Amino acid sequence: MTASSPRTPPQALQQIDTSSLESLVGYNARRASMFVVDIIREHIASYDLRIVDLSILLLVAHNPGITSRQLSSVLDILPPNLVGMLNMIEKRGLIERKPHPVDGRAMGLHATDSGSELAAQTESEVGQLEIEATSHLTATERKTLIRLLQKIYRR
Amino acid sequence: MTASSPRTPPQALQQIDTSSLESLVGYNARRASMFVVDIIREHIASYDLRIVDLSILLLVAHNPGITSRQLSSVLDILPPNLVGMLNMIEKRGLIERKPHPVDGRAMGLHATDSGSELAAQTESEVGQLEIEATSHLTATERKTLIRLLQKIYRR
DNA sequence: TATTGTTATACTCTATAACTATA
DNA sequence: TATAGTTATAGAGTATAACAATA
Repeated sequence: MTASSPRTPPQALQQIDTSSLESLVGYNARRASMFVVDIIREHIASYDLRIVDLSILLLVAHNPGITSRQLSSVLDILPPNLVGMLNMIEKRGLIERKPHPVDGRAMGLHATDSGSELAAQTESEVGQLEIEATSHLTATERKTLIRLLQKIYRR
Repeated sequence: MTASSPRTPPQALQQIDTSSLESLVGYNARRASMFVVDIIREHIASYDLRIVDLSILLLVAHNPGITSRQLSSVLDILPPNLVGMLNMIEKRGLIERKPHPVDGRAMGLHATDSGSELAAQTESEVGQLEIEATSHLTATERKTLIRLLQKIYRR
């Protein structure tokens, strides 16, 4: 329903009652995720990476040999839509496809040295950005928040 | 990066290390919002409403006379993309555009009786669905969660 | 017979430019 | 000169169908 940052121009808007939305977990979680993710999106754009690219890069770096099918499942991206992304990331020399050791249909994905380096750097920077973006929270609150969020979607 | 429910088919996937994503507030907030919102999306599809349509309907019902520009700002939807949505909702007889009392350029949006009725019903049902979708949380935890999320995005 | 990866393609969502009527 | 609402259109993201190769 919504999107990124530099969108709606300023205006004098009087009080709008948004309580019917703000009482919902789904709405608040979405707003909060957008707030944080937009900051990260803007930062990693300097590496010519999108959120989805970074997610793929991190998962491949931490899971050498992961298959396209597994990425598809974890990130909830349809296999056909993953192909172009992987091609691009491979063409940039960040990952490479190697034959899967036991399954002849599958390809194992591996980060290159360059890809591992970029993954480590961005992971660190993103972690720092997250702390700053959630600076209104104490470390304890941040841990509590993540725990409660995971109680919702982890089954 | 992701989307709705009936997406990726099942598979036997061994252990994937997702800790680099699961330590991030943005990632967890996104996953949790998707978990809850997808349930709501599926339910309100029976009223032929999308999440964005319901958001508009609720805001109009609770803010008689709200302008398109204000909706655009609150929901972070670009004005051109709002036009078609409002046309559709108006065509269904749920809202109507009336001349703005003081600003000749603007139109005030008002829920019809039918629209108010649908807003009240869906708001109630969505509230119940949210409770069920977050049933792993106590009422206190749910309140805490919303408070922490709002500390992030409210400025 | 089912699954992995892929191509082609349709569909939906989001963004930009430009116009009008009014402030 | 700026803003509200609108049109037209471009671009990005997400979806389905179908195929070859392998399990």
